[in-house]
Amino acid sequence: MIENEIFRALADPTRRAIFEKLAAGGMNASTLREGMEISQPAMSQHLSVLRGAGLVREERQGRFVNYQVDPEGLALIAQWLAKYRAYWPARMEALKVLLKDMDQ
Amino acid sequence: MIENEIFRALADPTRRAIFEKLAAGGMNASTLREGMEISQPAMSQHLSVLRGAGLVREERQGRFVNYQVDPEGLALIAQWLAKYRAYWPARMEALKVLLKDMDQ
DNA sequence: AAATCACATAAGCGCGTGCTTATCTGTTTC
DNA sequence: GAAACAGATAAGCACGCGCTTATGTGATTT
Repeated sequence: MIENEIFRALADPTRRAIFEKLAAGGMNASTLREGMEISQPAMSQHLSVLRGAGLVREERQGRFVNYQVDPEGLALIAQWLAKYRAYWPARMEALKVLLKDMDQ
Repeated sequence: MIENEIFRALADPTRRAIFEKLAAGGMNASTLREGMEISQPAMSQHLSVLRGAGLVREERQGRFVNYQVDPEGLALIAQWLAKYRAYWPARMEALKVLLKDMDQ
């Protein structure tokens, strides 16, 4: 069950920070590491977890590996969230209609 | 940071199962336990974590405690998800507009 | 008020997780 | 092809998490 891997992946604050940084634009692991106090293996391991959860895609570019946000993971969270739309606050009420279309 | 507690809470499959069961309607801890192979203390601990994450509300009713889904937690997930709306798949494109209104 | 019930808390345990250092793989450059 | 570089993998370790059994707390019942 990939849903489990998604939530597990996002449960770690460092991993969410990495994901957020990637959301600003795709980049390789070294660039990603700049400004973050994290070792190279740790970054590699985190990216591996994010990738396994479908939250991140990787693409070899020479000796670099470019990482970018994978929409599939986000879509699965949206699907999960949609199951509980009956409990969403009133100000999100309008979303219900659209999500109804979404889950044919 | 409550965002961290939310994702941590949902990282456990048992806790997600409890949450999903509660989404069908509020109920007390004993009723919630029916059909689930889980000890009474384990259920109590899980509910405590879900409560701390703002995903569940509790309400004393005599010697029972009624639990129900707390919309606040779901709203925070929606907010988190909204940050990455630029990466949502095309079929969810329409959501972007609505969410833009939401996050002023 | 004693017994029972619903639930919370305490304490301890095994296992998974995230980190580290060390090493390996694959690519580029000279 | 040797050196340098980007990144992955291995192995080990400390800590947190979810579970258990035992006990505590608060409400109800008789």
